[in-house]
Amino acid sequence: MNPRGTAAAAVLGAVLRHGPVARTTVARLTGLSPAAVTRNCAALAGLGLLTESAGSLPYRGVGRPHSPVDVATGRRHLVAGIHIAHEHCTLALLDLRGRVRARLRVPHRDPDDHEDVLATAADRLVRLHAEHLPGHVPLGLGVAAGGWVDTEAGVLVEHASLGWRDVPVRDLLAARTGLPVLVDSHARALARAEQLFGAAGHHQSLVHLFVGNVVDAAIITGGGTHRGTRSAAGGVAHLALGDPAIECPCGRGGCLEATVSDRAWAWRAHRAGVIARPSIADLGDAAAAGDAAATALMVDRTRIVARAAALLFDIVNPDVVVVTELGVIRLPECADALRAEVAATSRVRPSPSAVLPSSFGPDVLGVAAGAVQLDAIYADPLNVRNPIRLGV
Amino acid sequence: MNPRGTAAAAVLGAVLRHGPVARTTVARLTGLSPAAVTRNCAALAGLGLLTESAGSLPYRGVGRPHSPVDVATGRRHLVAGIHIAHEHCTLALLDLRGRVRARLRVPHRDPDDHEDVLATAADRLVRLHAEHLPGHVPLGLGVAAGGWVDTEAGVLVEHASLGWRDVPVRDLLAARTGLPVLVDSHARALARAEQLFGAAGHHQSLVHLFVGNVVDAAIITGGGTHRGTRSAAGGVAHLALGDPAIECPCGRGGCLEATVSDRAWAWRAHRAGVIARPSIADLGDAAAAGDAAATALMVDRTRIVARAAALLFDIVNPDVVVVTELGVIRLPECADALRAEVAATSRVRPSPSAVLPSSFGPDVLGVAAGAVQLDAIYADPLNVRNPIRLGV
DNA sequence: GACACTTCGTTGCGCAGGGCAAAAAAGTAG
DNA sequence: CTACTTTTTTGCCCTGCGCAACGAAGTGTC
Repeated sequence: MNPRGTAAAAVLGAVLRHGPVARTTVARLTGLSPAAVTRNCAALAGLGLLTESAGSLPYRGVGRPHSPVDVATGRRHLVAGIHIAHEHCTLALLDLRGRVRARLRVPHRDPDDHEDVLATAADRLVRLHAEHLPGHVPLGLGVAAGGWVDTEAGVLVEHASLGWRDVPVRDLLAARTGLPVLVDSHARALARAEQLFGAAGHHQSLVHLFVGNVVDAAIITGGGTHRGTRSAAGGVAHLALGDPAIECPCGRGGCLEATVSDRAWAWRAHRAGVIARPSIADLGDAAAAGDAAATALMVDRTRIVARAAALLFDIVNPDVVVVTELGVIRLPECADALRAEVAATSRVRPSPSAVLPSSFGPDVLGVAAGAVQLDAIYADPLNVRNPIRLGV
Repeated sequence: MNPRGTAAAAVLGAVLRHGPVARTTVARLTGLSPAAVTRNCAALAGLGLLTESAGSLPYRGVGRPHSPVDVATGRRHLVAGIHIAHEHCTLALLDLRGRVRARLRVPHRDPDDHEDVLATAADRLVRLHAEHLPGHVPLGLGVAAGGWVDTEAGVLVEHASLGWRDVPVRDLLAARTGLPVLVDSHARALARAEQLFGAAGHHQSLVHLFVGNVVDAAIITGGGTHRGTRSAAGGVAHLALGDPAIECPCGRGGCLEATVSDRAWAWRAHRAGVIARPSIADLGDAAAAGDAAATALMVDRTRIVARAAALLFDIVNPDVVVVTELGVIRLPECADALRAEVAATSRVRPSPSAVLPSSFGPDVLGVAAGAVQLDAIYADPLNVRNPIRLGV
């Protein structure tokens, strides 16, 4: 309802992207007047989101020195994240720059009992906060989950591998933590994390292509996450890019997910005798260790993934496509193959630098979940409400 | 630079979509206060874009009657459109509701000489205006062209079938007509026309899929046309949805355009002995006349087109997909096949009403071209400058 | 050391535009 | 004619930005 705060969002976003930075520079970056920057900085500092950065910038020899501002990290505020996966929840507490300050992995006791899973996650999150960062105030909680998420309602509509349906994640977690909760899909959360804190940070539009046990994409354009009418945008799982002989539960053949998902590809490698167990991690390890057959298989998979990336380039034409896939992240051969295949397949011939592997390490999941909430904070920073105590 | 006028745009957009309408209704539709609506209506009326509609609305028996406002058509203002096709330019003069008030088709004298083509079009447009609607003031000129258009620069970067490259369409036409000129691609212009004036008018996001001698798509989300980094978004021409044995100039096989373009499909029908000449119009006529073989061929084509539509549903997840393709528009069998195939192929299972055939008749091209300019007017109506005399 | 100079940041003022509330307008019902 | 309802307008205030003047914090020069 209230479209205010857009100038403040521009200021905070510029400060996030350009580190400690002088106010005049922010004015140039945002197109705002220096006066507006000063006022917005004061407002944001009042909320504890910005600080006068002590570390001085290189002095340019003449004129008044900068008194740079920076995103307030490590001071007062935190954001919590819960990532719901097949076998466990990943909890994380992040500072405003998306850096992990505390983490915890909580296996599901009973994966079928969603109330127990969520209640346990909430309780452990409260304890994590109390034990590690009691002096910091959490501003909100972001939740990322695979499957189909209705962001507006905060409901996990369908999670295939967990078998959950219509779980009111937001309300359940909000009641247990007392925090504002935002829920989004795994892929969109990852895309947001990449845009806010990752290598794609300076780009306006990006597409994130995730390949794991599921295959999903997310589209960000002009600063906004594109969810689509039914929160279903980015459905690339069933593109017919693979061998038509490979059957898919959806009833057709050659679907991307049925072909290149971690599970499917691990089984293929296992059947080919390349690895002893059907585990994609084993295949990646073997390839990293120099096994030629394993490497070839990983590159084969990347080539198929690349076709999906190329298709997204042609249809959406974003600045960059970020790919999260084991081989692309771990193996230089795969990263090279990805760029080469995209360049060869896409009609818009994106530059090599427009194809990026994911830039996060093992903490991806927690960062992505927290990014769901951080995104909202950066989109409308003046609406950050008085911090509520965690665990109420 | 000036982000004002957004409220005025909301008001004018609501009035456009909801016909003659009371100010209080507009307030409800836009979320603005009645006071703001009144003030914006006054401003828009001052510019000649709105009028107090004489035609009264059904009176509800109590209270002050509505004094409805409506988009000012047939009064003062016009918008011109020039559509540049392979063999001719289509000129049109539209009122603010996108209705064609005058039209003209101008064949190219020398298709290679882009200056001559554009100069001729501009001159004929000036004459068309002088002869038919001299009392009306043109607010601007919209240009639609196939191929790759850089909207920002107003340059036709590449038009394959005409062989033009880097033609500064905007500047050439602006110099000849004295009007503000906006240029966009054929597909995006059509999409805009559908959203502004067509059956998809009430939807926030839509995808337009065009199948003619070229195949192209355009994406509109949240009120904005999505152009992509290089103005290349919507490239579906080379999706591998057809028979891989069909070669494409791009070097690969089975590309959508190589398979289902008017030319390609007409040749297929011709080779199959269904029609005497390789003309898609003949095939359509035959099907409309009841020829079973022709109908089957048209439906076959629609099925392939439907796969592209389904793919766009899954990736972009718009409210509606509008399809402009001869069979879908002319033959009920094709329209049915389209809906059925999309429902069967898309993962989001869009409702039948989310798949629409194009809603314009033979004047599509002129309407689309004008819509490029009308879109800009509706996006920022207060920026409509003092009308310039056409032909200066 | 006083002063000029440069650049950064802040403050006062004006203005645009929206919301709220009161008032005016335009009809019906009795 | 009066009461009532609903639409539309008007007056007032508030937010938030830009502009321009001013204050601040350094260096360089004489």
